[in-house]
Amino acid sequence: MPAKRKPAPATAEHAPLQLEHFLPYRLSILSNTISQAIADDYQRRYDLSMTEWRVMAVLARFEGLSAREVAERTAMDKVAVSRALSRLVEAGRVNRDIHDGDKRRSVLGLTEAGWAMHDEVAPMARAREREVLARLNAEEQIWLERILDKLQMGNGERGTGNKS
Amino acid sequence: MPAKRKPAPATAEHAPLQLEHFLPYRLSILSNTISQAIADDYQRRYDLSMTEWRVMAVLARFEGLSAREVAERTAMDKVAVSRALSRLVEAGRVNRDIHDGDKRRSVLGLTEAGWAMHDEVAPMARAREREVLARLNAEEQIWLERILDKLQMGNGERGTGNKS
DNA sequence: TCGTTATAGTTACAAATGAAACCATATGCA
DNA sequence: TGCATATGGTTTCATTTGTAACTATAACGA
Repeated sequence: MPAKRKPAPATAEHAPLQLEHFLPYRLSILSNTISQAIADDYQRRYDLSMTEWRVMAVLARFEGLSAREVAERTAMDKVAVSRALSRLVEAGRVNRDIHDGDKRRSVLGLTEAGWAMHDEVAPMARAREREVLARLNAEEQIWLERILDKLQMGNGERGTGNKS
Repeated sequence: MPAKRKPAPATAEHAPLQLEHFLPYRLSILSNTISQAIADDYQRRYDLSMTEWRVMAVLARFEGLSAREVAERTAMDKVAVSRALSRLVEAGRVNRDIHDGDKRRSVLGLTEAGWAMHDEVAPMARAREREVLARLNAEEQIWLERILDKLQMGNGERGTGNKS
């Protein structure tokens, strides 16, 4: 724990930020802590990165997406998706076909092995989420939902690059 | 916008995650979007990275910290702090002395130039925060505060590595 | 006082990430 | 048709980041 220390005297005239009350900073810490905790559950054990897991998660929900569609749904950029996919295909967790009638597009889906892994990791992720939400009571959970919805609305334009 | 597409039929038996309702994922997107928006304000203009800005922010509030104390207060690891500091010292924004009585420790503070930059960037950051909070009404803001406090409490152990 | 262990900070190397250039196929339009 | 432009996806290269090893100083105990 940081030793207590008085703010510098210069403080008054310079109005420095108080990071511990600064929303963007707090969100960042919180988000990274949670995402990291989840990732720790599978990173070493399955040799699976966060981006790879996200790709698998969307492919579990939507069969036959193209790489671009995966990118949209994961808010990752296409290069990151391409890299994740080549590792996943390599590892036999995802299979990649070519779209009939548009040879540029890939048609992606989980393999048997991919599904098996998914079915182990998804419950762990959900368990972690429950653990976090358990810190809130029912009323707070409802407000959180609502607040996230509203905060997210303002972000129409850009929503790229992230972890979990 | 992603084309609508029905979830794969396999869905029912495999219970895939719905990322768009998955708290860790939503937090991650939100946090990154906000942090990135702030960073865009100063990255190019001042040639200042997010980590560098965070270091400057704590040094603005607490004169004379050591590198380790900066690391604690920014939730960054010591290597990241070390790198940020060498750039900042190089650029003449931070000065680094040696602690009397412990030659290992550095004693850090903003230079004149550092203060000048701080006094330009801090208001921009605050303005962005206000912009985000403006999407919520007063009641929601109070709940958000309270919810963040409670969520953060569970995170005693680990709180490292992040952005903004 | 010496030897062991801990701490502050930096350096070196590997892995992850981002930006731009790049191929291949498709589309639009003269 | 045929050329210009757009799109899906991969590759390349530079930068960033994480991890481990390292140096220097300090603290502790015999």
